[in-house]
Amino acid sequence: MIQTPPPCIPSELLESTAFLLGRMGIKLKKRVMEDLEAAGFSPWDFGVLALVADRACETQATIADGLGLDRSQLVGMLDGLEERGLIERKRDPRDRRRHTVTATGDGKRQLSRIRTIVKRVEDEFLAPLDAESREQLHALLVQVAQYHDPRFSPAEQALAAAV
Amino acid sequence: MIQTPPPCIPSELLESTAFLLGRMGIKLKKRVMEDLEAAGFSPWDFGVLALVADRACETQATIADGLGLDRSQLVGMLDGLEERGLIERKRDPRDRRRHTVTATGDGKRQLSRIRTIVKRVEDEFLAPLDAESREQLHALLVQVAQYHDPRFSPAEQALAAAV
DNA sequence: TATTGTTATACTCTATAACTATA
DNA sequence: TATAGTTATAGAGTATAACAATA
Repeated sequence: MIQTPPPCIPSELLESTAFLLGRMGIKLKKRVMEDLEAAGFSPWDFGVLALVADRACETQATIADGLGLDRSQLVGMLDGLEERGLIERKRDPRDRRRHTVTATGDGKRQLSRIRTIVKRVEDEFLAPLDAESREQLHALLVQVAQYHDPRFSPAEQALAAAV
Repeated sequence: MIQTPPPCIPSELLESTAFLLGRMGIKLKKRVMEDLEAAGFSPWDFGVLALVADRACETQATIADGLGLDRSQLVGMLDGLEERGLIERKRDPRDRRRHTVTATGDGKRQLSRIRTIVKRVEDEFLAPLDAESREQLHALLVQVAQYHDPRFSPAEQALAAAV
């Protein structure tokens, strides 16, 4: 057997924050999704349930826009959540084109299960960082997120700005 | 027209480092890929060229393992790079099953073009962070990456460990 | 028999456009 | 005419298994 160098990442990529951020983000998302799917959830259940449980009177358009996915994509996800009894779709009587989406009691319960799973995966993933480092990381990510996307600004702020 | 709340992300997701890291990582990767494709490169060209230019005598297996992709996936990418004259495949005379992959002169030149593009996108993406914050972010990501994956440890370390 | 590179296949995710019913 | 939701379709990306050449 002929020796080859051990597989490793070129130093150039290690020095690229872009490369690392992309890699780690995708890896973490993959882990979260694996654990959620193992528990019977689909990838977007967290986002949709969190959004619907958080705010009353969502329409499918605002949910899709809020999460940054296509309206046509959302349909299938809501179908799944509705079949499992986690959300309800009702026609908006004021505008019969619209569907008002709300979380059921069981939907809220399952959301809290999802929360636990995501938190656990996050803890495992960020294991090498102490509490202070984690807060640092979180704060940096929030800064970047808010810079690029107004949706990442807290709701109160957005509402205040709208007034 | 009936008012609906402005689209925004539920506070629960904003507070989740996992959610933010996943989102930002994917968004950044998407931007890098868009700019690379606009310049005529395919998504994995950066990783492959950086790996091949960095180290001599790579085989397809070590490239795939190093970048964490499947060997069958790598074939098409190398085909593309070879057609464009950026890499060369040669049979390893010591083990004729193996292909030794090297970067051509033009491959190295194009790699430096890619570097510039990635750096520019990264700068734009991390615009809200000052130099110190960027270093912090980078250091935190390195810590996490190395914790999960030995490939992210610098080559010298890996070689030293192998001795 | 095991390994390297290759090909073929299928499956998921996503992006796009068309369709309906309401406005 | 424009909008909300839906459906259908096509494409990229990825994962898996089978294959030929070589060890």
